[in-house]
Amino acid sequence: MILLDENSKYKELLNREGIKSTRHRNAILELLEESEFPLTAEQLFITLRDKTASIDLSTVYRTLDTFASKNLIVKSNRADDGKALYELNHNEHKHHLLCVGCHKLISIDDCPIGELMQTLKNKIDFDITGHKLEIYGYCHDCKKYNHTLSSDT
Amino acid sequence: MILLDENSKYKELLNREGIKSTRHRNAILELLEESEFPLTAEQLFITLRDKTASIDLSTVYRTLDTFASKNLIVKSNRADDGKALYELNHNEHKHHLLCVGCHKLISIDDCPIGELMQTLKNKIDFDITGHKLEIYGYCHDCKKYNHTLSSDT
DNA sequence: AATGCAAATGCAAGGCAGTTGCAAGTAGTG
DNA sequence: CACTACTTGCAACTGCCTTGCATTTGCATT
Ligand SMILES: [Mn+2]
Ligand SMILES: [Mn+2]
Ligand SMILES: [Zn+2]
Ligand SMILES: [Zn+2]
Repeated sequence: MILLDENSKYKELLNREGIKSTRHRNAILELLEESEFPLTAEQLFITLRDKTASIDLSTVYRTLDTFASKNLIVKSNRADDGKALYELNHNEHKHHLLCVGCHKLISIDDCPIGELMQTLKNKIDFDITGHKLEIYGYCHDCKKYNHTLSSDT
Repeated sequence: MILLDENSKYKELLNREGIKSTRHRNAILELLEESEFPLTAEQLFITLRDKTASIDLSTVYRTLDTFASKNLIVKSNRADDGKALYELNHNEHKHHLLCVGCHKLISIDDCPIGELMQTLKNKIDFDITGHKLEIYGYCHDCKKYNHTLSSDT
């Protein structure tokens, strides 16, 4: 066999979780793996529809629910409009810049407040186990169209 | 006049914002002021319906939108289910320690990352307008009962 | 390779939070 | 009190997501 079966790239992973390896599930895992930021169900749906595999939106949601229940992916809700976002569970700690203009998510390379948390730990009577930091603003593209904004430190 | 007009408690505030003082608007402001945590539109709706003033849910949403556009209140989205939450805008920038043991909220006096945001502003091609920081952990009381926990920097 | 069955999928309908058009009601102005 | 623009109730509607059901497919077993 010369041709590697693209559809089975995640077969072992899926079977290990006790679920079947299918064209759609492999495709969705691949898209999530390629993406550097969380995606909405609709983004996945549109990409898959335009790509090769015609898929139903309900299948996308069901697949994402299944993956989330197996902890293969992490589901969250966009802070500004509450839409559901899905990303591969890399078990890593990340932060993003969220553009309130176009909803673009831009990754921050490393945690800007990691050491701050460390020093804080020694100052307060509170056993810090984690944190969540979201930074809002306007991305490069949206900056120019933005005139009025309320400020917030 | 012995009876103070309850419905006009916020009349000046509302007129100052260029909008009319109505029974519903006063009632919603009052509920938000009494609450120590953000409320959903439905919570407001139910409380008002059961209280005195029969109100339509669309009026609740429209009122909240109006208030938010005047910056009288702050709209956010619940992290777990994405539902919209509304709270009075106290115009203070705050952060909290959230105890994952007992769900207690402990205020942090000043923003631990204010200056960090400033320096970040000059480093990246992104127009920062705000941020949200939540710190998780175990409070003084819950510390002692805490054995297993997943770590997160 | 053929069989059998549970799991996965497409399709269409439904559910729920939130929005909108429009007619009727009301606050504020004078 | 009258005028007008804003506000509200009502009902229909949208968008995101879920669910029921008939059909298809992965995969284990023959
Ligand atoms: Mn961090
Ligand atoms: Mn801050
Ligand atoms: Zn943008
Ligand atoms: Zn506690």
